[in-house]
Amino acid sequence: MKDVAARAGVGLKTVSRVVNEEPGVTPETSARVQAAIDALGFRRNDSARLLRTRRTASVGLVLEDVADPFYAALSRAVEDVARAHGALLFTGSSAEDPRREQELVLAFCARRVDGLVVVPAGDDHRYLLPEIAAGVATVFVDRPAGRLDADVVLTDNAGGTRLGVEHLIAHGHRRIGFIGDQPGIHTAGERLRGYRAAMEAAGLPVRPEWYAMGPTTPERVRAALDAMLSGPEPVTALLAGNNRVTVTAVRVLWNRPDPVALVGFDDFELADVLDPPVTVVAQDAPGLGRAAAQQLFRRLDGIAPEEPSRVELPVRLIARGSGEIPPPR
Amino acid sequence: MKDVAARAGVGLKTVSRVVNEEPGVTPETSARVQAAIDALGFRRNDSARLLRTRRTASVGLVLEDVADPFYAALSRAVEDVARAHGALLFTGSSAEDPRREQELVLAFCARRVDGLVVVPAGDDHRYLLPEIAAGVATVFVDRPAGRLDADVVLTDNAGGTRLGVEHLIAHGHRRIGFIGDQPGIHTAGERLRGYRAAMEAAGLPVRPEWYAMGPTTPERVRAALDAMLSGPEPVTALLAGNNRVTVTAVRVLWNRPDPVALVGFDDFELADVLDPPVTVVAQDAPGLGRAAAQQLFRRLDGIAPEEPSRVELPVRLIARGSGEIPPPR
DNA sequence: CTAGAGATGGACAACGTTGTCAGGAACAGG
DNA sequence: CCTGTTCCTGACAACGTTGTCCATCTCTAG
Repeated sequence: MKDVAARAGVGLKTVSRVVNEEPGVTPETSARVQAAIDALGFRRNDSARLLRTRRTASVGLVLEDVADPFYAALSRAVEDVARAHGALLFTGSSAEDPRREQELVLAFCARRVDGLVVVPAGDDHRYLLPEIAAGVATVFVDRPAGRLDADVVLTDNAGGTRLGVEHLIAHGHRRIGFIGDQPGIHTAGERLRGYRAAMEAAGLPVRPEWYAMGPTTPERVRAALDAMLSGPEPVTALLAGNNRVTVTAVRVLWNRPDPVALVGFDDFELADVLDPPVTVVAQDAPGLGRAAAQQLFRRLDGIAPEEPSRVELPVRLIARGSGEIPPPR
Repeated sequence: MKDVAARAGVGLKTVSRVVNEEPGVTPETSARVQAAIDALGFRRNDSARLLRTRRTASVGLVLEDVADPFYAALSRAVEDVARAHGALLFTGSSAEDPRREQELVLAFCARRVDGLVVVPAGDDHRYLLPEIAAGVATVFVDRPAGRLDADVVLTDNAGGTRLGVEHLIAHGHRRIGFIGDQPGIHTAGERLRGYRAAMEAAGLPVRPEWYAMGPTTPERVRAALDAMLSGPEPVTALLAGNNRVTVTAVRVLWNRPDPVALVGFDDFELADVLDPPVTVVAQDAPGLGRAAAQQLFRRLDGIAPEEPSRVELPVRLIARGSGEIPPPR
């Protein structure tokens, strides 16, 4: 910029004015400066600019894994909102590791991002208190923060499993199984809660081998399925607590002679091409990302109420076939 | 930092030394500074730091759409390599729009990212010349840059379709169709080239209605399929040029009485759960991202040869059933 | 002709760091 | 006691911008 000023024979500030299209520069001066800019291939250094203005026009997004289709969709929605507000996006995957999440978040904060959208991994986010106090707007998404009162955008997880169970009950099932993720994960706990609530509300018992919570590796899911299908009171329908469970369940149920009804939590591509097509409780991943990012920018623009907001997005049941299989006999 | 220095009763530079763990500070001084840092909740401002050191420890990633599983996987691989090198990642989706790509790239450059990994959208990337001259390391991935000689990491697209066609020929097919994306997209052109080459090498003709290039919307794919299946010499096998084509093809072929062999380009989740399971030519998305990011950091570390490198990653044919269907009779 | 207003331009400090360099204390050797 | 060496420490400039403020110039009106 110094060089441009020298070449155009004007002051530093005048160049700044031209670059920022501020008023108060005659067309001739402006043209001379433009020429110098082009000749020297000058590009404003936004880092320096942002150091001065104290707004970085960037937000950080921390989620579990960008490669996961659900988070990928969420991520894209956040990006679109950020772009609409002229902000760039830092992205990082925590891999469900609280330490890594904290590293990423603090690295973003050290870069002085204007705000953060976080899919929390751990259960204690008090480490963020100083940052929030320092003015970093923070919105949690998909799961609430631990020990911290902050904006959060969630899926109605309990309502989702309730919906799924009710759907199965409506199709005649009374022995319904549930396989969910590790209970430490908030969404998993909520989904289990919804399952229990729906069963209880219908006056149905829940036998201990009918539900299993834990890492959703294929082996474990297989084992849990075997257990609930082989006992004295085998389930006639399964509610799969997440995508990975659904996929494994499809693989296992595929090879069984007697059909078992299946409702999956979270939609996935090709669910309608399988045989039978898979009925799911669909979350709105882009909706989550959009809502979170919008809340973030509301905060940044100072047009959000002081107290933290909590939004729960509704789910949608998509009946495709697998959830409408009646119980045997 | 000024405040910390004042509170600890030391100079600015001493605080800087403590924060950066530089040698030459007595333990007592260091402890006093640490205490002040903790008391004030000080965090170094990396933006300022980077302005001074002229290394931003961040790289920009521009791709077509983070929500696409292929790019999501690629993105994650780039992120992992960046993290290993202590760099943060800016991400942006071009949505296949050259103007948007340029906007993103230039925004990243204005932030003075150390380097760029780009899935190019347009066909002219000379706008990057000044940036590259200014020292921004740039690696293109998935497609080469237009009118610009730069590092690039590609899938062996032509080899991939050749492999697919050869596989179908080996299973007795002689009338093989191909549906690909818009010919302007480099990967699409290469895949078409491989298809033609393999047919020619086998001494097989290619009738005009046997291949179609264009936007891969379900309607267009359906129409193309109809055309190649209903003519006087209908194809007995299809090579699908990308994921979207494969999915639509599965839906269409699903409902036909006479089986048509199918090989898809690019693997996808649940390909093995479909009936029949889908044979694919699998690309290595994480491999692309990893190779590109590694090349980027080799450049940044100055341990890459001057001239641009070009890497083509091999594909893998995964036979699952749909590609082994023999031709009728 | 002059005062005042409005337009235009530039000098300078500041943003929060780090690199350079020089000053001062402590210590050892003569 | 002096000198040289080593180790710590801090003052200062610099990175590339923008905000503030003041100087100058050109009008217009009285």
